[in-house]
This record gives sequence, C-alpha cells and structure tokens, in this order.
Amino acid sequence: MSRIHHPPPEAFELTRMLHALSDPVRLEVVRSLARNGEQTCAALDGDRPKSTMSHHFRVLRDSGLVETRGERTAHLNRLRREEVEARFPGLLDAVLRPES
Amino acid sequence: MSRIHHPPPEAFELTRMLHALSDPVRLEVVRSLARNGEQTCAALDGDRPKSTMSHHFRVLRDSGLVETRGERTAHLNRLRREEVEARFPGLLDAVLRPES
DNA sequence: TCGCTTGTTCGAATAATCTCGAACAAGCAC
DNA sequence: GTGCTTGTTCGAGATTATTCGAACAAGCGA
Repeated sequence: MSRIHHPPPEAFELTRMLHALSDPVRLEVVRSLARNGEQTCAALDGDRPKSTMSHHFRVLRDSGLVETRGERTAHLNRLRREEVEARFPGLLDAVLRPES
Repeated sequence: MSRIHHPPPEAFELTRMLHALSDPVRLEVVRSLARNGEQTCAALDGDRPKSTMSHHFRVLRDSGLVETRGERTAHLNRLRREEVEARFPGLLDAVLRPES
C-alpha cells in the first residue's frame, strides 16, 4: 500500500504502456490476469524474487495496465481492461491473442 | 544495402515489436509512414542526426515493422502493414489511432 | 507477544538503450 | 576523376532498465 498510485485513463501514455508490455515477464503477468482474473503477486511470480516482481508490478501500475488492491495482507492485482480499452481501443485484444 | 535483413513474419516477436513501438521517435516514424506511405530516412528525421535515425530504423527493421528498400542513393522505407497485421492482428490499428 | 506471510523500498551491480560525432560506402552529376 | 548526397557503421558517453539481496512495514494467527 502507501504510495501506490494509479493514473486515471486520461493520463495513460501509449509509449509508456507499450514499454510496459514489451517485457516478457510483464506480458506474461498481463496475460495471466486476463485469463484468470484477479491474482496476488505471489501467484504470478515465476520463482522470481519478490523485489523483482514488485518492480514489474510497479511498471505495470504506472502505465495504467494493472490496479493493485491492498486488501488484507495479500495484494490483489487486476487488469484495468475497460479503462485501457476506452483509452487505446483494440490494444489489449491485439496483445492478448494466444498466438501472438 | 549490405547487411540490412528483414525478418519473415514467422520470426516476428511481439515483445520486440512492442519495444520498437515504445519509443516516441520511432512511433512518430511509424505513424508518418502509415499516413504518407513510403518515405526516405531524411524525410523522417526531425532534425535529428543521421546516425540517430539510422539506429531507430534498424530497430524498426529488426522488429519487422519497416522494410527499407535500397533504391538508388536514397533508401525508401515502408510500413509492413499486411505482414504485421497477419501476424499480430489489430496491433497496428490500435497503435495508429490519432487520439492515442 | 512472537512468528509467519505478503509486498514494498532501498541500494548496488549489471545490462541494455539512446544519442551523436566521425569515418566510411555507394550512387549520381558534372 | 571530383564533389555532393544519402545512409550505414563504429566508438564513446550518458541515460535508463533490469535483477536481486537485505531491510522494512503491516496483517493475521497462535
């Protein structure tokens, strides 16, 4: 929690979001969130250190792709599908195709 | 000329292409090519040094977004629209929207 | 309270990217 | 040939990303 800030859709920047999506680890996280809905950070690390994942989640949050809800001790992450779709229509669909 | 290689669509990698698109200069180049068709490198530099633009064009080529045709002394660049669309449907449309 | 769990933050090392001047290659005109 | 133009390549510097251990904060249960 604390200084976790989520930008409003008007503040989304395309290049920032594309950069966030251009990392294999983060892209896999986004796909898992799209497939399985809300998940904790722990469920999404691929045996990677927590500090590494925390960094990736921060990049995803700053871009607007992910919202982290600090419920209880475990944080829940969700994909901001509607907001991203409204701001950059078609982008998520293109990136989430299984064969991509 | 020389070692300019253009990957076939099967070799396109999504993360690589997203990274190529995540730079403001390169995104502007891609948009200009989409809007105006084939253009030389000189027509696309924004008063940036040639070596800088050459670097960006190489990133764009390696990702599969741009094809450079070495006709005469001036090289012509074109957006590989159909190939990108076939490999990652919807991606270019999403990125080329004017309001993005 | 103590211990356990989940994530964040800090700091540092490593790696990758971006930028740009200088030198080079190739085509064209004269 | 010389000169001019267009781009590439090389090299270096500066900036930014990525990775990860260590320390920290906060919630929950015994």
